[in-house]
Amino acid sequence: MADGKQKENPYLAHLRPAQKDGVDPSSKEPLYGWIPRHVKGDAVRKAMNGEVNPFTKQPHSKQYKTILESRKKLPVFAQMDDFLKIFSDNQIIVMVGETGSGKTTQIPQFVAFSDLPHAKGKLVACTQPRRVAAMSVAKRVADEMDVQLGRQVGYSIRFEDMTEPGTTFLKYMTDGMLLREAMNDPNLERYSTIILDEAHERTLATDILMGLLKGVAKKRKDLKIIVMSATLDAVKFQKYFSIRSGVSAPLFKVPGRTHPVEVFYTQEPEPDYVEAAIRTVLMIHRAEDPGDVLLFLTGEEEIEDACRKIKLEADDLVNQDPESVGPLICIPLYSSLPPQQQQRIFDSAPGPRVPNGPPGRKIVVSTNVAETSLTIDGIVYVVDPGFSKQKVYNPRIRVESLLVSPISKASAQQRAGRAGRTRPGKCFRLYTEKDFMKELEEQTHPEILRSNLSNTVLELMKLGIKDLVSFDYVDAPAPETLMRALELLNYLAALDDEGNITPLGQMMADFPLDPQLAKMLIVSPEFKCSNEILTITAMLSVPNVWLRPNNQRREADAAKAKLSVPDGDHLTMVNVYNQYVTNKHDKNWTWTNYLSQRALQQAENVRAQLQRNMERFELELLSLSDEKKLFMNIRKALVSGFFMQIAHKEGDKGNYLTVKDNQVVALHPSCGLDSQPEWVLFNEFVLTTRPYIRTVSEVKSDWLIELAANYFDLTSFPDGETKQALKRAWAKRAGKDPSRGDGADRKSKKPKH
DNA sequence: GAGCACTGC
Repeated sequence: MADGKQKENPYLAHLRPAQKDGVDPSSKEPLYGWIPRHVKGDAVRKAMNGEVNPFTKQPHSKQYKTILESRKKLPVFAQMDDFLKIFSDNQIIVMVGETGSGKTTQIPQFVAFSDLPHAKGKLVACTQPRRVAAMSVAKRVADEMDVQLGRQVGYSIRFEDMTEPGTTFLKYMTDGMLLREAMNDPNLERYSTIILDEAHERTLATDILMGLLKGVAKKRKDLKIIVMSATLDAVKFQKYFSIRSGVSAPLFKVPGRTHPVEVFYTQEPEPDYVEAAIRTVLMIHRAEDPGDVLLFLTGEEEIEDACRKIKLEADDLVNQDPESVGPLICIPLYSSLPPQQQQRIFDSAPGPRVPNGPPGRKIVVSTNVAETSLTIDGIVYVVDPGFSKQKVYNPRIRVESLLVSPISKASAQQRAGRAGRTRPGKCFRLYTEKDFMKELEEQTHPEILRSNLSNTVLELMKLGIKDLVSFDYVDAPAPETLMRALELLNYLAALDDEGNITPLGQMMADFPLDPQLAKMLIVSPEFKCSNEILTITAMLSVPNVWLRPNNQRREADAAKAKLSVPDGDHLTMVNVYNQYVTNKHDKNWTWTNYLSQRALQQAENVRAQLQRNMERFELELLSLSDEKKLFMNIRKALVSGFFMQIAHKEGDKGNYLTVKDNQVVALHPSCGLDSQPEWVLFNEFVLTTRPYIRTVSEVKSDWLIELAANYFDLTSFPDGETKQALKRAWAKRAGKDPSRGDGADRKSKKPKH
């Protein structure tokens, strides 16, 4: 801050007459005379090797030199000249850099040296799909550039903006964060260069950003774009980002630095992949050289189960043959595991059990977290059964579900690569080579093809993209998916009948929420319960707060029963949250009540953020003192957001039929309702052993026709119990005074339609 | 009478 030279503009420095004291200005001004985007490698290396930090004008620290030496060994460093040339010559570049190339840390620095964003008051952004990556890479790069994190180099993620306006010129951020910024600044004017890292992961946010940036690049010739990806996708991105038809975007390629991994296949398909996986792990333990093992399975239960079995069998082996079989530890890994237990993957393998006996081995049994988010050093063997849980979306019944599905070739390659990070490794694929070649898809389907897009469509609308169908997607979603999203947004009155975004829709897009939740929150002051709805919204935006340890299920269920409100799970959420806040002084409270401290803390964060959003729109936080009225209004507010997620009881076997989609469902066993009401509102449809609805509250038919008259229009219903029940509700309403209800409800009575 | 692939705003 105290740096008076901060205001000096190196961009213009070369235009000034030589300094009076006669000293060569370049010794004090390492960037003297540099012309942005026409910088050569020699100059950059000279500046990097100099005594003075060109960006802070402070002498370099001792550790700077040490770090610089290690940077010089990265494959990407050797190609600095080529990179700077291609960067100077092109607006859009596709870059391929395999694991260990150093692209994520080095390329943004090269760009900073060439682009000199600080001279123009602009920033270089580098997006990451994950928060931790944005944070840790920013920290590393700040060290490499010898600056304090949050000054010249910073990061920006939800809940944490570690940047200093006016000072920060290199910013790592999550892709979702950049997309949020785009909604208020569709041309992303603050940035001179935008780097999309890990583009091959094809997150929803990255996909939308690619489409958006392609358009912005045409309008803003001064904006440079770099798309960094894994090899297999490069050609697709090059074609997509061709500025003139037929001319692909240039490719910049950097080799990786990993060790070879030998891949083995099974001769025949394995009928039971879990059993085969366990067998393979034990085979490795008995027969292979020392080195840790990573086994990929699909979910928590499968993983815990496999760990138990591996441990049992390994103990048997050791007991039978202690001379030749070493000890083994088996560590489960999945994201819902508390961080402390996740740390166990970094424990080292056990030593030999007897002096000079065989060394021990560490087995990590993991979900896909170990494929992208977490790297475990020391893995030499990978066991890949070829499956993972993947999200699939069925637009016909508007349901997202998780399905165990075969992985893609790209994913299999990524998994195999995990064996070669420290030394040459082996990967055992539990499927045949023929299946690998013929059956596996090249790439995992991008998220945009597997998701409910109501949120995305609203975001695009807010970005000013009206014609969703002809938007330039890298991969266009199914028209039916877009139709479903438009339909929902129209029912919620976020879009008018012409498909234009309404003022309500604009407001909804500003909330980091699904449209239903945003709508419910925005209208909640009309129901005088915005305080409680804010809490519910926050609780619905974080992972499940209820813990249910395997060996204490009864105790956990009893604790939950004590906190439950019979009118519905949503009211229970309010109760739990309020109790959590009241009992904050008591460190053991969450523990003794079998609640997740982490999730509740997260809910508190989200609630605070949403409250700030509400304040911006002057939405008041209201509550009613009459509990009965409050409980009713909360559920009415729920209906105004979730009227498309209603189920009607059919018969007396506890079956429900979802409205319009006509799915036979049951209340989820975790549901806290003390009866089976005729009408229920649900937040989630889950398909497990059978179709369930989860997070459920009782609602009344009068509220449905009051608050969502269009949706519950009788003519749109087939004959059946649901229609009969609605008919009665309509008749009752017609018989009543038509001046309809109290003032609070009137505004949201009709979806503006 | 069940489960929670993984992210992100």
